[in-house]
Amino acid sequence: MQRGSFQWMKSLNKSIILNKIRSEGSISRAQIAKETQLTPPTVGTIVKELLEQGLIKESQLGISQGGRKPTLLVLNTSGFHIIGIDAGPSDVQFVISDLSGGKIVDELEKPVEFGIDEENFLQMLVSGVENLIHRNTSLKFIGIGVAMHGVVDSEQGISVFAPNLNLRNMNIKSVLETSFEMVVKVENDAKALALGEAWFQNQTANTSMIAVNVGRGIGAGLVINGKLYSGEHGIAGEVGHMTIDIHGKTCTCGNDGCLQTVASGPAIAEKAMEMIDKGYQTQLTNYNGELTAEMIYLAAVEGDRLAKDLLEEAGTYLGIALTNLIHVCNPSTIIIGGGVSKAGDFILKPIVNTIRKRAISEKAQATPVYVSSLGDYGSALGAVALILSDIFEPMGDRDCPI
Amino acid sequence: MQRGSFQWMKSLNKSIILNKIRSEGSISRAQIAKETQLTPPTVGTIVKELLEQGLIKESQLGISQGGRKPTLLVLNTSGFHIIGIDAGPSDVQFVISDLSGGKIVDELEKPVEFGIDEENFLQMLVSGVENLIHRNTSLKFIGIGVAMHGVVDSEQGISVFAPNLNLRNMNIKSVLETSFEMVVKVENDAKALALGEAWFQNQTANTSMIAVNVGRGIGAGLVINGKLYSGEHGIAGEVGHMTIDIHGKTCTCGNDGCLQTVASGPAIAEKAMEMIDKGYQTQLTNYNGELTAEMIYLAAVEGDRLAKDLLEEAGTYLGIALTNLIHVCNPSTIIIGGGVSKAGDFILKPIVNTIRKRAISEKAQATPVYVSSLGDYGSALGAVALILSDIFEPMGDRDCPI
DNA sequence: TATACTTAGTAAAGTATATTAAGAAAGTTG
DNA sequence: CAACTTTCTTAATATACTTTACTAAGTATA
Repeated sequence: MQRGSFQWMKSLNKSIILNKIRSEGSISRAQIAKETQLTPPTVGTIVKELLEQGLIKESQLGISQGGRKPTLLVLNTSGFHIIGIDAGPSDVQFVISDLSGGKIVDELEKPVEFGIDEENFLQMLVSGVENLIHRNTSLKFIGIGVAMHGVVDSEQGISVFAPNLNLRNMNIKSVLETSFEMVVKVENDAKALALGEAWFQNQTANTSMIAVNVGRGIGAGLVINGKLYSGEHGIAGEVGHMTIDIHGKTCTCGNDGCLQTVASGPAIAEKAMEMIDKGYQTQLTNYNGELTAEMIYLAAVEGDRLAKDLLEEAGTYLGIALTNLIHVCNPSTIIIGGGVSKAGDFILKPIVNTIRKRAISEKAQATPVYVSSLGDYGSALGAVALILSDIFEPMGDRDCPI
Repeated sequence: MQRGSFQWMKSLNKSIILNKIRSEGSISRAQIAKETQLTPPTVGTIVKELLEQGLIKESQLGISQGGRKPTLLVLNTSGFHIIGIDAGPSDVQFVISDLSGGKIVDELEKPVEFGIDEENFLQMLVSGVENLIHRNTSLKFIGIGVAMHGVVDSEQGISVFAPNLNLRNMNIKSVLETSFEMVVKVENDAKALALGEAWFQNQTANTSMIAVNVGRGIGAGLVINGKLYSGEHGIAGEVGHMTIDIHGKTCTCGNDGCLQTVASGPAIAEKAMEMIDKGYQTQLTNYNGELTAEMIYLAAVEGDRLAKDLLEEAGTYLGIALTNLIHVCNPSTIIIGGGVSKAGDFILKPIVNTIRKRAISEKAQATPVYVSSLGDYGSALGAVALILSDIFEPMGDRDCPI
């Protein structure tokens, strides 16, 4: 365990103050002292250091409470920037975010050629980051966060296995760190999404929430007490393979009745094709080639009965799985992200209704479920949050990247 | 968040040293300094205080490493004692444990009369503790831990609802604290069991493990990074109502296919009666009145085919549910406790086999599953652990109960 | 045995950092 | 404009870790 030392005590207080400024938006030294139990002189000296580091700045004067006007402190959001990478199966999104995460300064998207090998994939990541940096030479960068699909060893920063690309054991952290000499964090995309949601939305740090990424697969990230929870071997959150119907369809993993066999994008599309083959009337009938979940959503918008029913069914299954999650983890909030979440209310309503019906306590039934508000930037901003959460964490014995 | 202060720094280091002594059994000052990164003088002064408080004591000299022999420090296990209460639906167990939790100094069991009301229940708890204290006047007690079945508000120390006794909103903490003037902690029994297992077995504090209590109901306690995790409303761990077969039997909660409908003690007994009614040959046939899971276990020991099959089936269902838990939480260890766990290998083997077969990664498949080694004292010692984990935690601004 | 070397533990001085006390700055209010 | 508030800073103080130096108690070797 981390021992208590002067250094550590100071870094802890520094982080408390920095987080206070971040979560409040703007706040005076005096107010920080009141709310954090720290004394005014302590706050003063630490604030001075943060100003010198350029992490915060003084903004205008606040309104007087009957005496001298307080000098409000705010995050110096444009003082440093972070690169976030969302490495999906078909394309890679690069973004530059400011310190608040609220402003995306620049972005870049690169397609991933099918059949790409490990070396070229890594090279593509490097050149993408190079591009962005060269386009924004005036900015100071403090780190690169990577949200990678598939199995990730986040401690080592290695992409262990990316199933859709069939790539294995890519040491992303090492490659980017040697190329750019800044902090690099790599995490599974669903986990990054979860952290991003916890970080950017739910400002209160001590929350426990779950973000579920519903796309080709179904993965979840657990944020417990404000921190990403990975489990013993880093595989916590594999909800796609949660059994909810032991007599159900066989999954790619070999088991029967995994959530993924009934609620993932491909599963919805497959079910649609089955129904069409059975002769159901629907405007989806004349699909050519592969039918996708997105096409089904579009049909639902246009009022297609089958499409709406299919989404409702998938939502109900998701609701059952989420109720299981609530019973096990009892999170304060659940966020739905990923491709299927674009179906909006078509999928959200049955989810919520199912939870209302099945959860065993009133409070559990009322667990709020939202669609991710970060939209297409969800995982990329989650990657940014990997770096941010590190900066805003007590440094302890680590050396500060700034 | 807890601010960094001198007091806090010291209490943190004190707790680090105390835990080191506990987890190592016996260790010298010099060795503590090496392993904790603290300097020898710091260790020296803090050890002095711990000796004065009576929490630790010097034992014999260790073997020389080429110089002066080290003085070994050990926990002063008999210096203080803790009262643990396991309040089950049919009886209440009171124990006195020493500081190590390894020695039960005295114990007492009281039956719970059916139809007892709130006031009498609380009075019974008080008189039980009084009895134990009066029988052991020479001991110094530092706290009372209560493992209560049913829904518990552990922050307030209130038994919100005890279904089997139909008791509501009993403020156990308040009553015991005013009667005995010591720290009182109240927690759900499955959660207490989990903490006890983590505390007494798996010495390493940073572990994440799950203890599942399989009895009349099925509940679990999650220990994450050495701490009990309760979730947003304190209902985390309600695995009994995890849906694993959406087309299964209807549960008391109103949903279909809860784990509890196939793997709890009553569920196993009910299934046995069904099979008997269908005419299956078994030595269980001539049961009179109520058939219980325990009778089925005894029949299995004697080789009864049906009994063995029923336990195997329940184990398989439990295995599926535990695999779900592994996929979500990825714990380092799973512990099975409660009445059904007494069926030993009859239930453990199918559980382990199912996990081996269904989990999606090799490491997950290898998740160790044990039957609780604390036996009948599981929940009572878990209650003791509620107090112990508090003592061994950094005190921060709290005042030390010693 | 005597000397040199190790390791364990302690005492004294030094240092980092929070806290207390006091003061300066910049307001508001009557 | 005097008196009072509130904000922030400066100077002195207190706490608890660290560094340095030393004592205690052993082992190894000549």
